Amino acid sequence: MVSSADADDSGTRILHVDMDAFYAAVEVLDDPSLRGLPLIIGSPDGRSVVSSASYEARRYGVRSAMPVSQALRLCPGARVVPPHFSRYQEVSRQVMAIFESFTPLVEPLSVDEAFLDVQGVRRLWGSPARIAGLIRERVQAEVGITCSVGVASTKHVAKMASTIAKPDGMLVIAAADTLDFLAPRSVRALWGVGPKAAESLEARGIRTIRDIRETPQETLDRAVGPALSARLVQLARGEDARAVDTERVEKSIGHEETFDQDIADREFLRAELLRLSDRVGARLRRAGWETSTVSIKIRFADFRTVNRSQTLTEPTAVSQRIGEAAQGLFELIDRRDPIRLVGVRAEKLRPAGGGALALWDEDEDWRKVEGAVDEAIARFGTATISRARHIGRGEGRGAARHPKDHGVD
DNA sequence: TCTGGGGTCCTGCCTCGT
DNA sequence: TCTGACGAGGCAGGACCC
Repeated sequence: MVSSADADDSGTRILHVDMDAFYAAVEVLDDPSLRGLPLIIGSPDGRSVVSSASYEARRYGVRSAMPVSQALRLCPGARVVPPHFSRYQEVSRQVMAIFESFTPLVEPLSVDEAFLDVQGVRRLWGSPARIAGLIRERVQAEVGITCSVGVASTKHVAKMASTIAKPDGMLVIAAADTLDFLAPRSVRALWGVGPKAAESLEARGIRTIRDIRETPQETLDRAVGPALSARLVQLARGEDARAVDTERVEKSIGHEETFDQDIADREFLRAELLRLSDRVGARLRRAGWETSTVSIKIRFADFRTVNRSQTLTEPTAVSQRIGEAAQGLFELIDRRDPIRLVGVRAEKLRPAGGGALALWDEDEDWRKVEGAVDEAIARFGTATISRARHIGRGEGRGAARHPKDHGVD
C-alpha cells in the first residue's frame, strides 16, 4: 500500500519507519542468490525459533517466534539461515544515519524500526508525507533494502499505519481521519494488547477499537487491569502524548541461554551462571554502569519458570560478585529437576563509582537543574547537585553523570 | 508441536519502619 | 510497651514488545 507524496497529511508530524523482513533482507543483500527464496532466519538445529522470515516464507504461514521445526513443516522447501546479528547492527547504523540526515529527532525502537519527529524540518524537506517518500527512496538506493513508513499525528497511529503499509509501502493518516482509521480495527492492533488481554477483552464482547471507546471504564478495568485499560482508552481515542525520545537509557542488562538438551548437572549449571555473569559484568563495565540487584531466571523442562533476585549490599560491576550472587540465588531453588534455560540479569543500574549526580552549568536555567535532579532521583534514588566545569554538547539533557566524566568542582 | 534472547512494565504479596 | 494502619521497597510472576 502506497499513499502518494501529496496525500493529505495535515496535522501529522510523526513517522514510523519499519524495515521489511529486515534480517532476511540483509541476508539477501549479502547473498543475492537467496533472492526470491523462502528464507527462515534461525538456527537449523537445537531449539531455535524463527527470528525473521522472508515474505516468500510468510506465505506458507511462517511467523517470527515460531519454532524452526514447525516452520519447516509449514514450508519444507525453506532455506534456514543462521542469524548474523553484528551484520544487522551494521546495516541498522546505515539506515539510522539516513533518518538522522533528515531530522535529529530519531528514536530507534530496535535494529529495524524507529520513530521520527519531522515537525521542525518541514521547511527544509517538505511535508511529512514527502519526507517519508524521500526516506523510502534513499534507504532503497543507498542500502539496497525496502522499508515501510506510517505517517500520523501520534506514535501509536504511525506505527499502526506502517504495519498496514507493509511491505514496501507507506500510509498517511491525517489527524482529522485518526478516529475513523482506528474505529474498525481489532483490539489486538493496540500497543500492549497481546493474546491474553485480547482474550479477556473479546470474552466481554470488546473486539474493535470502537468497542473500547464505547465500553465503561470499570468493565475495561476488570478485563485488563487499571493501568492498561487507562492506556487503551487513550489510544482508542487517538490520544498519545508520548514524544519522540532520542535518549532512552537501558534499565537492565542480562543474558540467558537455552540448552540443546535439558541439564540436571548442578556443577555444570553453576558454571553456566558464572559464564553468563561474566558476560553481564563485561557489558556493565563497558557501559560504565554498576548494578545493585542481581536476578536469575531458571526454566525447567516442563517450561515452568522461576525468577530469584537479590539486592546487593554494595553495587558492583565485578563479574565474580555478580556470579556469586547468581549462584547463591540458584541454591535457594529447591526443585532439582532438569533445566532447559538459565539467565542472569543486572537490574537497578547506576553510574559506576557511586555518584548519582545532577550536574549544572553556571549559566543554566534552574528549572533545568530541577529536571536533572528529578531524573537522577527517579533513576538512582538519590541525587547530588554539583556545578560542572564543563559539560560537553550532546551528552544528554539533565542526565545523571559521574563526576569523573566532567571534572566537577 | 514445542515454545529464543533481548528487554520493559505491571500486579500482587510480603516485610519493615514509622 | 503494645498494637494497628499505612507507605515504601523488595521480590516473584507474568504479559508484552521486537
